[in-house]
Amino acid sequence: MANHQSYLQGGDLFDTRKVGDKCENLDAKEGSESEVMKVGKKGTRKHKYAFQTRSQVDILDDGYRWRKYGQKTVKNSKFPRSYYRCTHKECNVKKQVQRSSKDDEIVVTTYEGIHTHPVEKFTENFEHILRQMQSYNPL
DNA sequence: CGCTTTTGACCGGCGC
DNA sequence: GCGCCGGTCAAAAGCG
Ligand SMILES: [Zn+2]
Repeated sequence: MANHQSYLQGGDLFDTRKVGDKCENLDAKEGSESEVMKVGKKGTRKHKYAFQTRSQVDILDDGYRWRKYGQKTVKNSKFPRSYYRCTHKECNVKKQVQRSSKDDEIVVTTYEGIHTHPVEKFTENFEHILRQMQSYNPL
């Protein structure tokens, strides 16, 4: 990690709101983006939860440890998208972070998958978000 | 020393 | 059949 203040302190996180199946703001895919995407293999449904956060930094510590595994530029957006993955033993949770095309102050974070382990850290602000995420889970 | 990040290249899928 | 795109992985380097 760089020396920049990559970690967000509780306080800057205010305008966090769920994006849900409405991906209008998301310039990622122009196609449908439902939380329950197509059935891949063995009927494994992809749980996807996206929310916007008003922050100056891209990396928001939500209590889990993430390892960046790729970065790709996205069309419709002058900023690249970052791909993260949970570094857990067998936690295949993925996370995408992308800045809004217009409002560079808005960061869109998309979680994909479910953690197989409890949070390692207190997530004061994220707790309520994670709670929504779990509640949103049709599991 | 361990862990993480960075860039490039690769692969598969899809479209026509 | 070919081209294109997105997505992922890999290796290396750097830092604490
Ligand atoms: Zn996890």
